[in-house]
Amino acid sequence: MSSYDDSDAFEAAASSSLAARAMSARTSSGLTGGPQPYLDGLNPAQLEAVHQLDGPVLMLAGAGTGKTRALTARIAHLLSTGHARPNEILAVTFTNKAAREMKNRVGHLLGQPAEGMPWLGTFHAICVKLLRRHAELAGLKSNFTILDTDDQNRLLKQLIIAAEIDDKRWPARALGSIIDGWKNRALTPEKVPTADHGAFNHRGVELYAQYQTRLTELNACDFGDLLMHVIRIFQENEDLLAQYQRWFRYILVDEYQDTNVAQYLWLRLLAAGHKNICCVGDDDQSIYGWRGAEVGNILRFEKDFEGAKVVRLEQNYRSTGHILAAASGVIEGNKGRLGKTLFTDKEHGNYSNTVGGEKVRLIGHWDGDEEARWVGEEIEAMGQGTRGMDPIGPNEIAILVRASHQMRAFEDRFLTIGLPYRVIGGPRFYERMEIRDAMAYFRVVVSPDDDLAFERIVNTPKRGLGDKAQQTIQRMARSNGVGLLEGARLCVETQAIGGKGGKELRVLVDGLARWRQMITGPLRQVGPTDDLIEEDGAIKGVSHVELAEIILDESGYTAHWQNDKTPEAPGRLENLKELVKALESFENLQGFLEHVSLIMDNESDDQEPKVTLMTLHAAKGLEFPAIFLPGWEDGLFPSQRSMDESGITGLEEERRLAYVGITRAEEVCTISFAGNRRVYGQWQSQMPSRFIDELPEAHVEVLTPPGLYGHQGGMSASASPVEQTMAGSNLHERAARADVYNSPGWRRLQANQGQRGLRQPSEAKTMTIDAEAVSAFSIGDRVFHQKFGYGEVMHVEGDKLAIEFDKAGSKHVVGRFLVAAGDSGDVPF
DNA sequence: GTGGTTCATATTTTT
DNA sequence: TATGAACCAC
Repeated sequence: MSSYDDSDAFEAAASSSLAARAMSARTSSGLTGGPQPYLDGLNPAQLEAVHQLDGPVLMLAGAGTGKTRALTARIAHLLSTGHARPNEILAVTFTNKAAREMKNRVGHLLGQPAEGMPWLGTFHAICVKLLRRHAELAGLKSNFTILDTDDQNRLLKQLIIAAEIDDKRWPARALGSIIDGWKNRALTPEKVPTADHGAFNHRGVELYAQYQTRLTELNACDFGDLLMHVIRIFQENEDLLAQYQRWFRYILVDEYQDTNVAQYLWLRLLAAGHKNICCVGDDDQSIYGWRGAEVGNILRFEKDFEGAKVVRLEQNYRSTGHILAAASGVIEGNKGRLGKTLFTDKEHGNYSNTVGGEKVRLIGHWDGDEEARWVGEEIEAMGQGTRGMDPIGPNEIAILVRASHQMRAFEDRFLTIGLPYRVIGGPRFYERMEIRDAMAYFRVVVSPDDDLAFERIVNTPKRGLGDKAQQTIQRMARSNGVGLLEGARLCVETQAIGGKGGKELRVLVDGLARWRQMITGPLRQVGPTDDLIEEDGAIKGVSHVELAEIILDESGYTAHWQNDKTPEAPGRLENLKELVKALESFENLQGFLEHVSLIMDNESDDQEPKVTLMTLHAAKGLEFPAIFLPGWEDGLFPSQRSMDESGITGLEEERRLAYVGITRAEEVCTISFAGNRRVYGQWQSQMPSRFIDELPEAHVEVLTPPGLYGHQGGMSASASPVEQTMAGSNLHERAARADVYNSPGWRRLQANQGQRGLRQPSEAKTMTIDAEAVSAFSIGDRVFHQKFGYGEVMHVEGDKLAIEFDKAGSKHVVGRFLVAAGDSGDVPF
């Protein structure tokens, strides 16, 4: 149990925030003479972060403490005081969304569009820019293509098969993630430590080396390479590095806790010149360890960058006191934190009149469906305004789950009750099949040597070019030392491929050549509105937008989907239209392809208020008035797999995830768990999450759902407050006793198990319902089910029973949900 | 090439 | 359970 003491926190909150206001008033009244509106309203810590321009600075910014605000103000300050020109600031983010937001906000602060900050972007975007300039130093041409995971896997698969490895037992995806892991640590094949040589059946390193060779041959690189190549170029070309070190006078890094080793090395190289590096982050929100992020980077900052100043942003502007206190209580369970104590002066919520806001609410349910149903009802109730709260609309509510499969129960439920919802995450626009196909066409047109793209489109739509024809093309290309497209052209010329396929291939090859001419001629397209006739009038040019349309039409790709009568086809055509529309904001196809390989976001702009459903990971950086955190059960959250794979480190990352989840809430935070959940089709009994026990009791209110478990006719008084009070001090027991474990069904189960000398409820670790518990039933038994009523057991198979119900007909039911019908006692369930 | 079948498999996800 | 990939038969 946490030792968090709220009275201290509130006192600290009150006094510091007063001081904050006083000081901010003083400081912002102009130190530097000129007007500095961008400093308005900053608190002392934020101001310090803005003013501490020289030398290394670590801005430790807790959840909701206005770090983006401080970061953008810092940039505005650098620019408006003349410390740096826009192109002398290197500002790095992880996502395009963050980069865009920063650009907008800086522009806003300065009262003018922040154009001319060429080095504000994601690690990857900036690396692409650097790599295009100096590609030859990495053995590439400057028009190299960037492979996505899909391309990467196909390439790896080819290599695996060529190495005569069974790609069933050793799948390409696995190799891909191993290689990614090495690249995250900036390890070239030669530098992979011997400890890792056993990877991928001892063939990993060898395949990694081959893969790199292939990439160079293809004039391509994957995401990891973008960083790695630039690091190597810098390491091997001191002059060039020195030039950039001089150039970037000030470096800013957002979400520093998410950096991996490669990114850290990259930053350290560039910062070694002026040493003006400002990293912003929160060690407590490091949740991407599994993809290479090193919390160590932020923990070590002061050692890595000598003379570093650490500025802590601790005033939280987002959440109410109870929510903050609950989050703090949980995160305190982690060792080796840099330590921050967040405080708030948000005494009243916008939606609740309670001082300090609503307590964090905790509730247990019988199973996952019950949980979803309750959340649905609660959301509807919130819309009406419940328990002294003002109404909270769907737009202000989010449900954050640990794993995306949890979303399903909610989607099902919300569809049933007609509650509008949106899912964040899932397949992104640029990952959809039709988009990737279309882009592959563009890629081949722009770079005829892009073999991977050619492979993708050569028989899409179907041109009668099956495996055999494609192998012929491969052979032709290889024996002539040319790319696949050129190989295909030779096949056409020499009639190596005849018949229908040959004809079609000729059309394709000719088409590609023609389309290519449309972009590589003497034309320059500036924008989609440009006239179609070139200045010399000789060649009719088309804008890249029109060219895209021409390519899709003439290749037969559009027709392919028009003729497709599957229900998805119209949607796909819609997406293609959107793709073409997206082209308009780029100058040309190349520019588009370049950005698209790095841009993966997909903001939909719908109007209707909807409840948001997403993973905890996706929620980082967001905030909502009301948050639901379902599925807090050991094994699900914290995830068993995390704990198995990474032990205590994994558990701590899960705990940070819990912290991130709670701190997304501004006003109301509701945590819930279910006593039973179906995992891979098997019903499992679940223990409440250990994180629930870490919530400080003083800030938690245990809810009891009214009459959910068939307490009809007052036959069972089991959910009575009496039992709640007699519960131990431990929160989950209280929540559990309030309903799940106290439901007649649970007690009956316990009773059944008790007779057999099985475990007691409090010791019940996650256990699969075993046949023994079920074997209470045999064929011919009369049983009762909560939903289906009375019936007769027709068949027993493991934990599954076939029941012929009197009213509901025959069903397959898990034994857990049945009670023997003749039994005396409670109404079942 | 398609369609049906079997089989394995099963967090978190950006670039 | 349920989804996707891969294989086989036509």
